[in-house]
Amino acid sequence: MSIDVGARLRSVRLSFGLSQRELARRAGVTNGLISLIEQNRVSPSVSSLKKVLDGVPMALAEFFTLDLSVAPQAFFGADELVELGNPEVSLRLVAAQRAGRQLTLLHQRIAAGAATGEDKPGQRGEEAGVVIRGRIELTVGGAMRVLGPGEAYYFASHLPHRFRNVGREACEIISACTPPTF
Amino acid sequence: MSIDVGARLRSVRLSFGLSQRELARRAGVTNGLISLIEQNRVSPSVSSLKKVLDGVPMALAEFFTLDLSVAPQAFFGADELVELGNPEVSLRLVAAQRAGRQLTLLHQRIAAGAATGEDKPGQRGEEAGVVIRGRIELTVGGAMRVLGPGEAYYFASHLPHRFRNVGREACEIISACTPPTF
DNA sequence: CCCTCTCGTCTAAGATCCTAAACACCATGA
DNA sequence: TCATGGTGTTTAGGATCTTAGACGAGAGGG
Repeated sequence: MSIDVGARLRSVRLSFGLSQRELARRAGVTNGLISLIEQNRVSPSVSSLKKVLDGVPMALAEFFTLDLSVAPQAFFGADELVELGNPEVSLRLVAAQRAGRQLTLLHQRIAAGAATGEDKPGQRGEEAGVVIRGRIELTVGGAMRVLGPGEAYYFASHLPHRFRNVGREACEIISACTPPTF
Repeated sequence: MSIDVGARLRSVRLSFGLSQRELARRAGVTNGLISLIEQNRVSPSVSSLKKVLDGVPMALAEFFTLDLSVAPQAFFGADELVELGNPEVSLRLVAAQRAGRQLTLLHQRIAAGAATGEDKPGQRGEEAGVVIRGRIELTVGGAMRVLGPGEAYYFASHLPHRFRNVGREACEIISACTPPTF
């Protein structure tokens, strides 16, 4: 075939965050058919492929136009994040190689006692994050607070800000900023 | 279905001037299948539709992108040609409204005694035509000749040229030029 | 007239698609 | 530990696609 309808369909389905059963329900077909198509075990009829794509929804022309080689990667394993920081303050970037990225998502790990330096000012974007492990002392403008797991922050990047791990264990944070600075 | 694969395929096949059997031979399928698909009696599998389109050839994406509602009109009644000239020198254009047209086909009618003015120079295309009725005196560069029914001409548009009807009846010519100037 | 060629259509039989249901696996939670 | 609910996969059988071949219609040519 060389078209690889299966890979295309799987790619489309995952990019919409659907399970085989959920897509099948929306499309009015069975989950087994989705599975068989994605494995290229069958070549679907145009009518059933159309039914499936209607569940997304996506037009047939768009489906066949998809360029899988440059299809945006939707999922990243832990080891696929790109390390930008140092052993003390680790910054691991999601979708680093993606062109035209609109935001930056980081998995940060700040060792006990470590701190980030004052960021250069002049950035106009915004920054936000959620602490997932440990505790972090965050200073934004004149305010300071210690955040623990489940707590979060959100501020304009131009404000002076500083992270400092005052606890005894490493602190992990998932943070996002826009526009992308990396 | 609302996609009408059958009409699309028939349209594509005819636009390539192929019979069902000829297309089937090129595609490696049977003529019966082409017939059934074109009648929408079956919805072909993607793999067999791809085989069929490979015989044209045309990509699946292009096939589904075809907009039948604006499908290029293939036939034009005499009253569907668009009049561009004047009563003395009538220029009736074929497929006037077609976007992206690559050439211009005209049905010209030049009244007895009438003549076309010297065309503006600087055109790089070519021009050709066949006289179907009456007689026309055509001057191209330094050469001149009178053409009657069945006779034809072909010259580069940048050469100075002039048509003059020296007979007593109107002269009709079918002419083409490229690139389109109208 | 027949003969031959090509056209698109139709039909029975074989190949493939599609469904319904079961399966194995992995989480989460009682 | 067992139950529950999620995932993707597999399989038998019915539905559909596809083929091979026959059919009828129309267009020349002898």
